[in-house]
Amino acid sequence: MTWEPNRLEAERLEKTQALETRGIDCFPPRVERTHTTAEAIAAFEAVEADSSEAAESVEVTVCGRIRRLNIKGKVSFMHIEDETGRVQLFLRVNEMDDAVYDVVREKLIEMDDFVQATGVMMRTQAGEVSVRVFELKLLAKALSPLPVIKQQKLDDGTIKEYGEFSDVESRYRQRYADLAVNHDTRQVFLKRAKVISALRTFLDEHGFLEVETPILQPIYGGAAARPFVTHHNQLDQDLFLRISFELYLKRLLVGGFDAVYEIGRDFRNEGVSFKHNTEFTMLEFYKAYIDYRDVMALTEQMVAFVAEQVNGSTIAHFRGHTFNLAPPWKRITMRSAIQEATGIDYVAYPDVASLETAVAQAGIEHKSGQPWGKLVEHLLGECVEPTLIEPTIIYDYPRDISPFAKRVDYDDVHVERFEFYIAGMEMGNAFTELNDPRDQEARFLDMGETFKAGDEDETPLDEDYLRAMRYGMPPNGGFGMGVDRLVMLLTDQDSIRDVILYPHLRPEPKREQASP
RNA sequence: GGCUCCGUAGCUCAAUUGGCAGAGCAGUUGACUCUUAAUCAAUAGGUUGCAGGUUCGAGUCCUGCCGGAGUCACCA
Repeated sequence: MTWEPNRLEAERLEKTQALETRGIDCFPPRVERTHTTAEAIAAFEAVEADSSEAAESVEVTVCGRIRRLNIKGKVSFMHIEDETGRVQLFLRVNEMDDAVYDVVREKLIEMDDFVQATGVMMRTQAGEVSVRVFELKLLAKALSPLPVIKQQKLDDGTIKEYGEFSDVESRYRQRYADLAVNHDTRQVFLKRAKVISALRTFLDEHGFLEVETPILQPIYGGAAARPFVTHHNQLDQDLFLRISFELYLKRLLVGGFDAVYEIGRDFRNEGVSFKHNTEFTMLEFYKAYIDYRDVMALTEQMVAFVAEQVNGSTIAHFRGHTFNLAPPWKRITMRSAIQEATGIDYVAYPDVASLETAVAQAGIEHKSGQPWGKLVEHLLGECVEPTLIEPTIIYDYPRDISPFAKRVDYDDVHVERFEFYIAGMEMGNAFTELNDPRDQEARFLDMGETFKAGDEDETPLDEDYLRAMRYGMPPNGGFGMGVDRLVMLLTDQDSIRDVILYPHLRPEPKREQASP
């Protein structure tokens, strides 16, 4: 064992051994539980409301972690906590086995240990519903103490906390301790689960089929991002961790599934930020016989539905902004949005050189030498995106950076694509999907021209995808959204790391050992 | 990857111009048969992230490294 106990841990180890010397199993295999803490309290209150006579007739066995301990000599109180909440245990020396009470009084059973308590429900003189304990059993010893946080329940029912476990690095590296101690952290991840559940409910009810596609892919695609590379030993095959689901999902439309979705993990070998994690949860759906205007409507309904399910309201708060997710959202073309913000009508500058000149004249910083569409997108990101607080759909994107979207009728510049923004953050991306295999092949080849091999945004040509499309792909609308970002919005968390249980971090530095 | 800031006891934080490393919580010992941030008394606890350097003297100043945060670059 490489564990080097600190002072507090050494004391707990000694206590563990002392308990074992007394024949007490500190990690017994068997547990009995008749009530959660919430059920025990509810059962008592139901009986109490009926008749105060029978109040002490509710017998319970509850289990949980000791989160508060007050040994007052011959009587002791503790709060134990399970997932449903806390309940107070009331222990009195004459009401239980002396040997067991001694173990409590000597603090061999202590804060953070798991225990099982059997007794009857009662109300203390101070009025708190409690278990009058006759039997107490240690369920699991905590060899390391959790960070100390004390709670005070105020008269209005709110809980005030004293002390904190707030060091972000420690909270991320030891999420278990964060969850065990910080009530708010647990709430965030409960809501995250509700978000994902609500997304599934919405899509299932709208006739979508949930599917799973490969995470390890021989050819990556569907997005402009750098992939992770790995290797299959037996097959001697290089594989990529997927950067999107797009191409695999659309193949299923060829196969006859008319509406599919997947919620899963994407991996992008890029920088991290408050809204980028190395691996993140993506939702993509594709539906036959609809176009991007239908997808816009679905998007609005879906996001509003999730907000209602999770928060009971379409009003949300994020980074000091308040906004309403209820439809309809503002919709504006990319061309108009950029023109309003910068005065530049990029259509009037159909080549990179003239557009760069116009951008420079407007005094907007930019990197030269990038493709025309990237420069247009840069204008959006710099001048428009931060102002989009209320949910906003920006639609009709440049063709040369959108290899999977169908072009707008009688328009050589734009494709039927939209992105939606909330609170200044890009949330998702959707289009009327390209289904002409000849056009798709040309787009792949164009992308090969626009981005040379080895470029970060290289989009490899996927022959099998073209083969699938040649069998005939129904016209369809597709959608992708960063689920983590939606969770950020609905829980008002500033960083994506606060909505991912185990965010990606560098390896923990090992403490140097003094060499002998 | 660039720049800025941060790293002190288990947790949260102090430490004046470079001058004896400190507090609260929890821990340990004791008192207490209805407490609830329990209280009271006593007590212990440190590789100041790591490695060097400057100095009579470094938590403090300098260099490098490790880790984190922010920001820029990058990022559908």
